Amino acid sequence: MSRTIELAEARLAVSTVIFAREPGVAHGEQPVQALQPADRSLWIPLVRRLREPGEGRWALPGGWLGAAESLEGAAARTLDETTGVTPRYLEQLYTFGAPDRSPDERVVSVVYWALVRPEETSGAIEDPNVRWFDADDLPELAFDHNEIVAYALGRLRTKLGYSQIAHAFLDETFTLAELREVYETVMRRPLDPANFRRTVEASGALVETGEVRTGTPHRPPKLYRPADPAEAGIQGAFRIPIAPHLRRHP
Amino acid sequence: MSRTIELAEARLAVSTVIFAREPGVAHGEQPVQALQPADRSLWIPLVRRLREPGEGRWALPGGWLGAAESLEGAAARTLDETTGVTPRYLEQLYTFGAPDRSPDERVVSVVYWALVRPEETSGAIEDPNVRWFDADDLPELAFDHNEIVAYALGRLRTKLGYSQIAHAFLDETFTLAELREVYETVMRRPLDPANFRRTVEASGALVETGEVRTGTPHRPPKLYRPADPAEAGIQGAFRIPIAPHLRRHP
DNA sequence: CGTACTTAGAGTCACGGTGACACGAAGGGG
DNA sequence: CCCCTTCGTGTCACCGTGACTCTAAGTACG
Repeated sequence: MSRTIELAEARLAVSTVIFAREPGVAHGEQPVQALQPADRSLWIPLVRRLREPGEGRWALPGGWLGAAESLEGAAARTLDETTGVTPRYLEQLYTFGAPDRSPDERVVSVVYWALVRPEETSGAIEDPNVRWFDADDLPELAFDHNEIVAYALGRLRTKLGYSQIAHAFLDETFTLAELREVYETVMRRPLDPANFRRTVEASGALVETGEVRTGTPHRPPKLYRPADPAEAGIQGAFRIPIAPHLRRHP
Repeated sequence: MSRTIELAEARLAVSTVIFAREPGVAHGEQPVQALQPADRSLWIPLVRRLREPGEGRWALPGGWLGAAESLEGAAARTLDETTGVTPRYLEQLYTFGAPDRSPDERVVSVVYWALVRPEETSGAIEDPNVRWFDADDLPELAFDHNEIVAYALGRLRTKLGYSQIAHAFLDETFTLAELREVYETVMRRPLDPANFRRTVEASGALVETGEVRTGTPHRPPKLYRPADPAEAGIQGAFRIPIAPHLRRHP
């Protein structure tokens, strides 16, 4: 039954798809003007490849796995080195290892995906070879990276419905309108503010801080905090869905 | 910003967690007597390690990645070589790569999970070093394989609720009682037959074959077939949940 | 040969979560 | 000071689900 198999001399790479609500310092078009809620979309930092294969193309930030580091550690290190971003949420996505996905040598890529808060993108590296793109409007990327981003987007949209990862896009405290805006951006459809409030309050995932946000031109909204601060970072399959209707997106 | 990193000299392994409704030829206790519905559980084939590290311990079937094969191909090949099973459903689960998970050298394992139909386990290898275990009653396995199985079980239970993977446990045609039994086994709780029928029929995932199963001591049940035969094998995150109440399990 | 027994399958009802919508509350800007 | 906006509460109808009842259609057994 046992045949002789020539073992693969594969190199192990780690890449990361990083999602943010706002682009970092540089993105494709002119500087960011005030974004209308309808314009909102997800932003992804990409790095330009400086050597073959795929020279000149945009690619996911990544690098080679170090001898003493974990896979997740390598993901955090390489995306910090290339983009200057430290994510609040980091989870393994999928491992891509088709024999022909890189021309010269066999490369197996363990891909992670990350969520960052707006303030965290401010530490982003300013470099013509790092640019932020609209996640739904990407150019043709190097290797199979377009498919990887599409897969990561699907995972993000699915996971939003049965976890608290939306908190990872926001600061320590936030208003319900800000949380709803995260859902609307990711799900790409408007949500009824009243129904959204009712559902989220019933889920018990948030607690009121007792404070309100002042300085708004309207009625000051209450500020909330995640009930379990560690919740946003919990991975794995053992999660309780918060509300079925937050899982449906067109 | 760039430090010098010693690259990992890691070997790439592929392992698979195989789930079946019935044990194959050999399992831990005495031969399988007639199982009562309440006794039903999921079965997993494991192989005994014949060398260090972990010699004597039971472990997931697997092997090294071949030079010319895909990751999924390597999973299919190695589990066929070690257990003689060809799965109907095969999907990547997670990649484990902690630096210390194998004592001597660095091993990164891409783990898959599989579902097989009862008839497919009949080709299983008869070997004292291959044994079928109750998925919820495993001994202490080699390496981190206990955690891997637990993770796979969680994924199976979750995915049952928003996909048609239950079909992968069954033959081409089946009765609603058989399909319900799959759900009851995986979810570990009884389901009301009438409500289950209503929900599944409304989902449109099944079509009647027009035939019935004869030879039963009772009223002959209708036979059904998956509406989309390829559906059972569809992976990825882009699935529509069939019914929220089939996602809840204690 | 008919009655009992078992499972298949259809039907009914009440509860609760959700979508759609109305309305009062609370602030700033003209 | 009125009007605009958003915040936040409340109401109602619909529908999926859980619990349950009832009929259909076979076999087993006396």
